[in-house]
Amino acid sequence: MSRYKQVDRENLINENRRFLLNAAAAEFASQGYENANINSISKAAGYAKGTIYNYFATKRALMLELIDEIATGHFEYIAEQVQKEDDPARRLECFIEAGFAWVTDNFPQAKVMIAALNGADTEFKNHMYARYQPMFELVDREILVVGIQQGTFRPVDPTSTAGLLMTIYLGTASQIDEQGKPWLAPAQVVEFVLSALRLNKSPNKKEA
Amino acid sequence: MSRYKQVDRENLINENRRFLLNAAAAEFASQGYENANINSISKAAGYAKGTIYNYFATKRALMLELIDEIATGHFEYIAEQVQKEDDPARRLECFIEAGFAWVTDNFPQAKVMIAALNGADTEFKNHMYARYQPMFELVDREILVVGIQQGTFRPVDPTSTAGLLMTIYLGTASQIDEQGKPWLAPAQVVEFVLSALRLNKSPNKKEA
Amino acid sequence: MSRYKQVDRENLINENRRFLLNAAAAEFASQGYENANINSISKAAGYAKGTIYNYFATKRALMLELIDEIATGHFEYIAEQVQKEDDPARRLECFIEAGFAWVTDNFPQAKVMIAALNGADTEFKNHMYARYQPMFELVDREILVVGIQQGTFRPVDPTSTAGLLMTIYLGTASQIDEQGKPWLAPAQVVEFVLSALRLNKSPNKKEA
Amino acid sequence: MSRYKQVDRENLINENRRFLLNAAAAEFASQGYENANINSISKAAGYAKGTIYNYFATKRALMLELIDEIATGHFEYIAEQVQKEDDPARRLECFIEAGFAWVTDNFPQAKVMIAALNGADTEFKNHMYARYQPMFELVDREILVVGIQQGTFRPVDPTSTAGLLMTIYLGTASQIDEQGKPWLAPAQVVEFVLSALRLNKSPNKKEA
DNA sequence: TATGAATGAGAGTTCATTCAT
DNA sequence: AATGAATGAACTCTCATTCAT
Repeated sequence: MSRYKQVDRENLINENRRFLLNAAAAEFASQGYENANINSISKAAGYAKGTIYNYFATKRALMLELIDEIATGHFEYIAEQVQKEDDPARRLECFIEAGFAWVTDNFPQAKVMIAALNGADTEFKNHMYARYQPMFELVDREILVVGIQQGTFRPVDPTSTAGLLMTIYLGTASQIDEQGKPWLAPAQVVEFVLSALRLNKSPNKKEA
Repeated sequence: MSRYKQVDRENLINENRRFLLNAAAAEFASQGYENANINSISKAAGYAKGTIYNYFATKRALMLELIDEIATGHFEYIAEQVQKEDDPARRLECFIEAGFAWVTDNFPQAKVMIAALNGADTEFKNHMYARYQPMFELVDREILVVGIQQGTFRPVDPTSTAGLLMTIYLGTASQIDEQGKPWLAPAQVVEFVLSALRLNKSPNKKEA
Repeated sequence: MSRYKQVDRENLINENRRFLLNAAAAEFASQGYENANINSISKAAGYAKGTIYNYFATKRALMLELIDEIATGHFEYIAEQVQKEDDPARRLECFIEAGFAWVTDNFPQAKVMIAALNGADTEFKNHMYARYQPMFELVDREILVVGIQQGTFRPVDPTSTAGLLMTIYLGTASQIDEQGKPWLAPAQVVEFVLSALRLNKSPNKKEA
Repeated sequence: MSRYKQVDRENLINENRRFLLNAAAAEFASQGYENANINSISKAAGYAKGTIYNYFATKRALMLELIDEIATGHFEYIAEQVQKEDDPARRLECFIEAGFAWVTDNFPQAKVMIAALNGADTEFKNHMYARYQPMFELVDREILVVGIQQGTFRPVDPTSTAGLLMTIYLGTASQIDEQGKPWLAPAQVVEFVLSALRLNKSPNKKEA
């Protein structure tokens, strides 16, 4: 029974962390890390201001853990979708569509990620890059390398092209107007990158 | 003669503004806007801490004026290069190459721009967008529309594609490693976007 | 028991506010509002400099709350004394004597009040007037109107005369030399205003 | 001729001082001494910000000279009016009426005086008192002592009563609503103080 | 004498963090 | 684990004053 209690307590604590991380994502997204108020985060999660320090040592630590959570969740969501497909072109399509969907569904997290990747704080940027490594590798190895081997894609350099595709994905998915709608539809982006990568683009063979 | 003196004084003041804006760009780039210390900027430009307030009303006003200066300089540099060419594909190539060159030559300014475009501060973001409008329109009207009319490019939607190209340019040009080298060469980016936009690949053998 | 603790904590906080307001009164009285140093007030009350902001949002808010407290305490003290008497002339005497006593016993508060009523800051002045309204009305309705009805006082306009009496009271009670002694004894002031208001001088021999 | 030039220059300088003192009165009246901006004063007088230091050593010195000018002008205006009359009661009436007129005609100066007399800055307060000594003495010796000797006034202590009358005058004349109208008419004040001071107030003789 | 750019002390205010309860 | 009062470093901004022109 004490075992159960132990488990319950851990679950509760993890749930509290989740609350706090969500509140942090919202605050960091709307205010930026520097202007984010750690008391507001605690309050938004339903706690008094000191409580957050029972879960995270410092504001920076909170941000770094949030980065971990964002990157993990983002990657798992996309990888799951991508791996449903076999064809590299379909995988690429899937990658972008799932990516746009994730941004839509996790908008504060996406804003935090984008800001960290493009901001001046190198610790955050490096942490973000490190945690996004699996996603780079997914694009590199599971999409581009396979597609090139199968002759679906032109023989581009997969590593740098993976970076390019990530840049395109993140850049386009995060361009959102005031109402939260992206400026570009995922289909447009898919069409653009497939046009750029497809080996046989001669129109005579395309529809044939 | 007092007339000359008047002019001299104005020149001096404008030069001082330039110093201060450069110091601000360096500080904002390395520290981020929020962490930038406005007294340090004044000191870095060779003045006492209060002096900067003789030139800029507030820290925000300084940032907004810096945005103006960055966007203007960036656009003028690129537009000049682009307009040397007539062929739309060459113009696009030129745009990206000049763009990478500008980022290399104006690295602090580029970092400030990227951070503002991707950060949480909507006033900065909107101001940046507004000031970059001419560059969007350059890509839209002077490159894409012309290229589509001439049959060089596929009939894409020029406006949204201009946004996509700007995103690709800014995203790739600003991905810089610790030594300041971009992860992607401009030529790679050029090749990628031309592949995506070219009507048919057979004329690729144009040089043949 | 947690209930008691709650109450204790609230009492403690209210006591701290009281400390801070007293420290503020002393500082505002000796330095004037503008020269008063809000960090010094915190220190004078035994706190670190930031602590005062846990109690008052801004320096102005502190001043406005101090005005409230001063006006309330001042009025309650005087009203209590005045209402012990029935005869309007005795009430007027009481008003002035209690008024002088209050100034003596609450000298910093009195100086703050006088400075605010006569200074350039219209927000403070208006707030002070608004909070002193009950005292004006006390003089008007409970002293002058009654005295005129009973034939003790000449039929003056009670409202403007109430203002005149308040002016005389505040002006004379606050004229204090370096040692804190008023230039005029309250008895002199009483005699002056009663002479001005009494209907006829023959009943002066009332004690006879 | 150099003599004339010398005189002209002195006149010009004195005129400039006058401009600056008027601008200072307006600024001190509306902002208070502490919030007054010395650059604004210079600008309001038609000069650049540094110029005022050619006329006044410091902001404090400017204020002290302004106090001198105010007190002198105020006294001369009132003394001139008062000395037109012989009868002490008429003189007192004259004093108050001229006093109200002066406040109306010199409102910024009056506000500066009132604020200085009631503010925390003891140097200003003492300077003001010292410069107003002639006016106290006018009331004391030329009005009260004479009136008591002639049997017009009750045998009050002339010195303290002079202070009381000054307090009443300054207090009532400076109570001005938003439109600049005093709350009390001078006639009311005259009637009040004459009632308080007149020897023979028995109503049977009054109208007789 | 007039100018206004430069100076720098000093103010109010914020807020991450601590810690006794 | 939760609370929230206390802390004090650090920041932006003001402005009286100086001084070279």
